[in-house]
Amino acid sequence: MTKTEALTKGERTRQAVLDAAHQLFVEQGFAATSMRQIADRAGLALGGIYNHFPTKESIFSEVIMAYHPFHQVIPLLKDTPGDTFEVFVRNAAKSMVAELGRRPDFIKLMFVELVEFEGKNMPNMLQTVFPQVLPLVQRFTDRQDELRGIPPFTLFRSFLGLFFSYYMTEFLLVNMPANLFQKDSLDDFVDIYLHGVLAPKDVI
Amino acid sequence: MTKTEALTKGERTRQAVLDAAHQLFVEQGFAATSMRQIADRAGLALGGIYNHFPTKESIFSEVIMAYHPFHQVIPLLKDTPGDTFEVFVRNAAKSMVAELGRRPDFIKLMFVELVEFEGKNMPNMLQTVFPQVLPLVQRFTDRQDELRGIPPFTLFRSFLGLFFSYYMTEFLLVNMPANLFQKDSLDDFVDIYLHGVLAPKDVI
DNA sequence: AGAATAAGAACGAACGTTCGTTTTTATTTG
DNA sequence: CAAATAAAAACGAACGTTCGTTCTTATTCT
Repeated sequence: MTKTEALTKGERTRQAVLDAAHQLFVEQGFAATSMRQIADRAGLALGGIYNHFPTKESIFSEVIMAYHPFHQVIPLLKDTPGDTFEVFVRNAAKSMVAELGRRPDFIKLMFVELVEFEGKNMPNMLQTVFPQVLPLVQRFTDRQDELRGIPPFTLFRSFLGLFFSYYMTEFLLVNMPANLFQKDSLDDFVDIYLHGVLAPKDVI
Repeated sequence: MTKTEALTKGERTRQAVLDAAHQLFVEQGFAATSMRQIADRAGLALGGIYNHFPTKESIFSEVIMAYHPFHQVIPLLKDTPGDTFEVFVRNAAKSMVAELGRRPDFIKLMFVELVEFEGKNMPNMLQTVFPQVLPLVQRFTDRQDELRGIPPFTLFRSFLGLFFSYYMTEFLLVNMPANLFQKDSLDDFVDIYLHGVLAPKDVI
């Protein structure tokens, strides 16, 4: 076994600490999670953690950077040359919602960071991710001839907002007493967005 | 001064504790806020708090119930009989975003609750508020002849989602390094929503 | 006077971190 | 290939501090 592919013991426990911390931060938030809880769940003694991380905060900042899923979401929003804008939106929306559903922890972590570290100079998830996401605006700039002249960044922003909120409401309202909201209304959301931005003649 | 309109000393300090706790919970979250901080900001000694509240959690549950602004947002989304759907949406969107901007604490508090009390049986903001908000679906049911046959609850959900996300992105992205996103794009959001849901002939 | 409220010391539990030490792993030497 | 050595990692007790809560005593109201 070569050195590069095999994880050393230290690397494995370090990863176990990150995994345990990630779970606990998602479940309880940062302040409510103790180093002893992290140690217990990682199968490690309390003191052992400090061989790998200097502080509790350093664990958090590493967790939010390692677990944010944008680098997985972004490639899903690629535009295929032959496709119409409609197909692009339909695929992108579906991919985005599915990926968010696959990683509900991400949203929780974003909120934990927002609640407990706003104002403090921590490595910020959104600040870090924003430059990565920005090129996606180009997808909307490229297709402006099919659209109704709304500024590309607004198109991008409303796209993300609409489908992020689609996922969030599904996430939040699923346990509600009145179960009014219908499943599979993603198509309706896509429908609204497309009619909202496409030039009249191109409406399907 | 009559008994009903004048606040007794006890009632005033009780309110001061709630105010202080509210501020601190918004700034730091629940777990990171200490009873001593609350006492200090309320201008009260630590022990004095316990003459008014039995536990720290009881303060939180009272805060989130007292400060959630739905009862103020909801009346703003009233439908005026003579208005077109377009006018209704335009006013409702503007009122909602403005009211959220007037009370950014509300969102912070919602996240605090979501992060630190999910799963625990606390008085839940959304659970409590949902029944109050539900009648608003009627606004969309009433206007279905003007619209494109999308289920009313989906209309409602996408409306709230789109304009909530408009506010949130403004809230989050305002300090971003690249200042790409243009101000005053609420009209564009309204435009997208209206084109998204109105029947073709009615599109302005 | 008497009830309500404020004050702040006191409590034990829990916090994040450090410590000296032991145990495990990796590297060097013979 | 072992034995010796160095380095890394694990341990759990202990540190000083802070936590939420309780208690006792003083003060303020009506």
